[in-house]
Amino acid sequence: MSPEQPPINLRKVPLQARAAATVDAVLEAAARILEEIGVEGVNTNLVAERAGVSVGSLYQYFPSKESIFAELIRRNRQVLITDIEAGIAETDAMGLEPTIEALLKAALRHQFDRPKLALALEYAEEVLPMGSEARALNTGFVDVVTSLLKANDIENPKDAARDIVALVKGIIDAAALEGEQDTDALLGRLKRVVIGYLP
Amino acid sequence: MSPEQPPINLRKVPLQARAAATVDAVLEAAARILEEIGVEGVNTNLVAERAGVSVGSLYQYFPSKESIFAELIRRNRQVLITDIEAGIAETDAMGLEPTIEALLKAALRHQFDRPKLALALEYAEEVLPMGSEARALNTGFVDVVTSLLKANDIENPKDAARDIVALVKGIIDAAALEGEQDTDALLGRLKRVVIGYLP
Amino acid sequence: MSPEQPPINLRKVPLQARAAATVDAVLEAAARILEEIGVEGVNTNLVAERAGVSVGSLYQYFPSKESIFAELIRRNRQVLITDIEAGIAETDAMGLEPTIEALLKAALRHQFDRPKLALALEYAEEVLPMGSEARALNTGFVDVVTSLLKANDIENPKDAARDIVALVKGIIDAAALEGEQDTDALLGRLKRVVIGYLP
Amino acid sequence: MSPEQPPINLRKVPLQARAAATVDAVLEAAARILEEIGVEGVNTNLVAERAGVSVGSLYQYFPSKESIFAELIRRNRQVLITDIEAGIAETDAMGLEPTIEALLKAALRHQFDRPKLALALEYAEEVLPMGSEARALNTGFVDVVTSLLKANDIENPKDAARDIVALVKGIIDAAALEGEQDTDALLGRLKRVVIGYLP
DNA sequence: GATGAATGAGTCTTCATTCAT
DNA sequence: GATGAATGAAGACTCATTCAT
Repeated sequence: MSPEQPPINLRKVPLQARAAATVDAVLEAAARILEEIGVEGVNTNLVAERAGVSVGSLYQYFPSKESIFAELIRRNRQVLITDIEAGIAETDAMGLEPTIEALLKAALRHQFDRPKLALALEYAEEVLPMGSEARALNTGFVDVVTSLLKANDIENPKDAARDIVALVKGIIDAAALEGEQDTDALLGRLKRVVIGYLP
Repeated sequence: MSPEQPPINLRKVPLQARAAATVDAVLEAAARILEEIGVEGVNTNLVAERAGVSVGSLYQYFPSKESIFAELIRRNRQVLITDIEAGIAETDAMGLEPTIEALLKAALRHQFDRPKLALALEYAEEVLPMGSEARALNTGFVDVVTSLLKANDIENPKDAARDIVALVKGIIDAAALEGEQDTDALLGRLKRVVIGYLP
Repeated sequence: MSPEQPPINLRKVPLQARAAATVDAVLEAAARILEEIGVEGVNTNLVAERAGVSVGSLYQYFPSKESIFAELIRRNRQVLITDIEAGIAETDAMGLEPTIEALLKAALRHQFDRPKLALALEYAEEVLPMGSEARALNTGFVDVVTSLLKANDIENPKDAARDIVALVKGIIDAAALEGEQDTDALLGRLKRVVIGYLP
Repeated sequence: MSPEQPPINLRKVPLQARAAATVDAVLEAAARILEEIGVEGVNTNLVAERAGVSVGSLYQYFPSKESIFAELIRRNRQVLITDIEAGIAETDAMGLEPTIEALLKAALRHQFDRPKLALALEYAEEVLPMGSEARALNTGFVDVVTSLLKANDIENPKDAARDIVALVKGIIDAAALEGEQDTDALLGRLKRVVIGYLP
């Protein structure tokens, strides 16, 4: 999952520092608009303006509006995936429960870092007509859990993984939406459901 | 919850049969587009065309594009709520578990009737800036569960209800999205998680 | 000017009492909207609704939206013309000044009766593409003054009449627009200008 | 009155020459349509087409149809105001009559330059719901006359100014509408009325 | 490379008018 | 005759994308 595929959504790999700065500025601007107004509020002109960049420059690096969302989603996911993989590595030999806890912690960190952005990106993923890449990444997350379950001889690991990812996402999203602050309590409840789900 | 509130989203209450037919045609057309293309694909001209109706007629009953979504959500929710209330009534004296099962069955029926529509409407709800009414109904669903839990002396019923609603929604959505067909197995898993969540 | 030409703008001469009532209701509704919202706010559906009549009925008597304005203007003008002619008749033998005073009084009465309506109708006349009839009536007003001036041996009576009508209208409109209440003072000033204009 | 206020009606200040050309083209196109068809005939698509520009470009600089009118009025008024101020300055020490004559000449020049446009803009001003700026300029014109009268110890200068502005406008408009060509004669009559109005 | 002006297809919405009941 | 549902042309405005400078 992690090896360096060239980012196929970017028009060109930003070689120079200035170019990378432009790309970052665009993405950050888009992220902020996503948080403030939502998916409907994102338009390339506004993004460019907020990024302090001309539309022309924006299109130098992003071939389409969708590609901005795609890259945002990709980077966002990458952070989570890396975090999760680190968690799994650390708890490797400690059995299922600690690993699950590490996983849940990573998910919580991720969602509560920029909750509105996380949510908006989820909607973006669903609503926007995006290429196969994004979906691939999405599945990839379930895959991590699947192999974890397999390694622990859980039966029907695929469905179980899908269920678990879905329910964790559901609970965290709902909690974030309502502004829940106590992530420790939330973690406790999540652990209970997930452990309870497994036989 | 169920008595005849006037449909505040409609511009005028359709008096004649022809008018009611127009309203229904518009809603069904919108639903189909939602299923086929998604929220972004819905535009008033297309809806009118598919409904076999002129744009003018559409706007005679729906003051805005959003109001179409709102009414769709309204009706969709009404069906679910009614179904759920019936399930609760039927299992009234039978304890928590049968009631939960009835509830889950209703939710499954609802989601698997027109899965794509159900999902699309959920996104629509989130993305669209809709009035308080829709939200009220939304909360109302959590409320039903909350009082159910309260009646069974579950502690912290509000958070628990929110979690349960969220996780059930999450699992069902994910399953529906991937085309899972075996709703009995799904129901089994759902029962296990929900019962497991409660002490 | 006054003999009973059939009102060529009306689709049919309202023979029955009910028909006349409908016509009146439509005109009054249009007048009120004109006062409240202005020319841009008048639309046939709204007029019909306010008149307590169906659009269909409205079109039974008025072949077009413009015809409503036309009839409104025509009736409004008729009142003024009648009033003016009465004033001229009364002051017939008394010389120019009393006649002018009578004329000015009529104009003031007319404008201050329903000032917003009077103004709105003036704009309507200008802005809307109306037939020759309305213009004819318009000119007719200048004609009355022209013959008055001619009868009093004023030289260049046509230009003078046009100037006088224009300046009186200008002053009264401006005063009405600013909500001037003291019509006596206004009359005094008007008399001074008009008399001053004549040699 | 005259220093460089930023043109608050424009969406953005045209930076490049091309942009300024677009703005001018749009305004000139709107002016011509106003002359040919009138206020009702102005629609953004037509304006853009006649300006040889895309609708998008039009909206790049004008946030709304109304803003086109507003800017047209603005510029039109600016010319008149400047002309009037020059006239007042030139006749400063020469007493009331020459100043009035200068004022009237400016008004005539202004109205007879593009008579239909001048008239159409007046209607536009009345019919359109425009911001305070336009009104301010409008009042400003009466103000110039007011202070002129005050400086010459005319009593009740405010009402007098309003009357004079109104009557001059009325006469000039009517004359222009009927295609009067002899502006010298018109000037003569105007002088007579205005001087006659003052004690 | 960068800029930002320009483009125009695409959307929402209104409203004068017609017509089936 | 009356009703009000239906029509659809027309008009305001947006925004992804291109291209001259």
